[in-house]
Amino acid sequence: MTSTERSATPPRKTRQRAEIRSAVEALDGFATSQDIHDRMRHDGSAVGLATVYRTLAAMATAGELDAIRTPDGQVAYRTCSPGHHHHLVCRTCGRTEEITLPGLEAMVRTIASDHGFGELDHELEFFGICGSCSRP
Amino acid sequence: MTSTERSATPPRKTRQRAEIRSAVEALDGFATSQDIHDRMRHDGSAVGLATVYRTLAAMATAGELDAIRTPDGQVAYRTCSPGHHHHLVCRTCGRTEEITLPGLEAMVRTIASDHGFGELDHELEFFGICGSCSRP
DNA sequence: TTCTAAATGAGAATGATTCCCATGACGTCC
DNA sequence: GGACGTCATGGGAATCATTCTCATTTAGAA
Ligand SMILES: [Mn+2]
Ligand SMILES: [Mn+2]
Ligand SMILES: [Zn+2]
Ligand SMILES: [Zn+2]
Repeated sequence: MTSTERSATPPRKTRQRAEIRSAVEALDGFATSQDIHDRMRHDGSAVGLATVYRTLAAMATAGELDAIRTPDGQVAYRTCSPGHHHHLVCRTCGRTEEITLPGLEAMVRTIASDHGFGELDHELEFFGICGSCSRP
Repeated sequence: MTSTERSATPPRKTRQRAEIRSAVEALDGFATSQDIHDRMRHDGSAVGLATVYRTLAAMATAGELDAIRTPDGQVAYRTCSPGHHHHLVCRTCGRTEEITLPGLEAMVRTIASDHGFGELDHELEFFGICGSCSRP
């Protein structure tokens, strides 16, 4: 489910795309398109907001970034390791840890087929308070 | 974490609140505030959109309804059984099945404390295609 | 270099949700 | 029952993340 997407034409290499990529890679946790746009601005990089939105969405679709939806509804991106995994996100500082739940995936398939559901997809993110934020 | 919330004053009983409650209870799957407002309209019930938004959000906060965020970002509500559980939602027709993942909760606590995270909360929803929708 | 399709960006548009605030209606205490 | 303070309502404006429009630029192939 991650290797069958063949985009006819790879995206063109532009200054904007390169700058967006390095901005995203410089992050620790998740950040929204606007966060990234602001950060780039602050660092002297001039890229249109619409381009940041478009590019991040495209990179996520291509599997180069992970996208989550924050509790208040915004979409946030982060570079991530290949392969399926989930995240443990600090509600306070945004620090993110990648986690895998070996047992979960099988569990999911079983339950889904028990209910006759197919083409299953799941969205699982954990939100908590990280160590540094709970005891400063 | 579900029994300690004591609201000082229970909400007043109004025609609007009663009508919204029955509209929600008549649903099979999840529906957004606008969906419910439309349905009520269609059924001859006149309630302001803002009131539907406020009331559903309040009922969800009070634990009377479950709220999820659909893949396209909207908030949807549904009456639900008491106790912690998750949902299996059909991407096509919206039909929803409640599921429990007995092993997951313990798994979550373990992993969270391994990473030093506390006050953990998790949001897990499954989206798939139900039996009726995949082979009609 | 030439040419064309893709990418960019500034601003307008969209759309879900929330805010504002004047008006109406619970619930309580006479 | 009636008076009253408070909460609830609703219509429309406001918000705000995201998407769209479209004129202009540019990557990349030939
Ligand atoms: Mn990741
Ligand atoms: Mn439920
Ligand atoms: Zn933290
Ligand atoms: Zn279905």
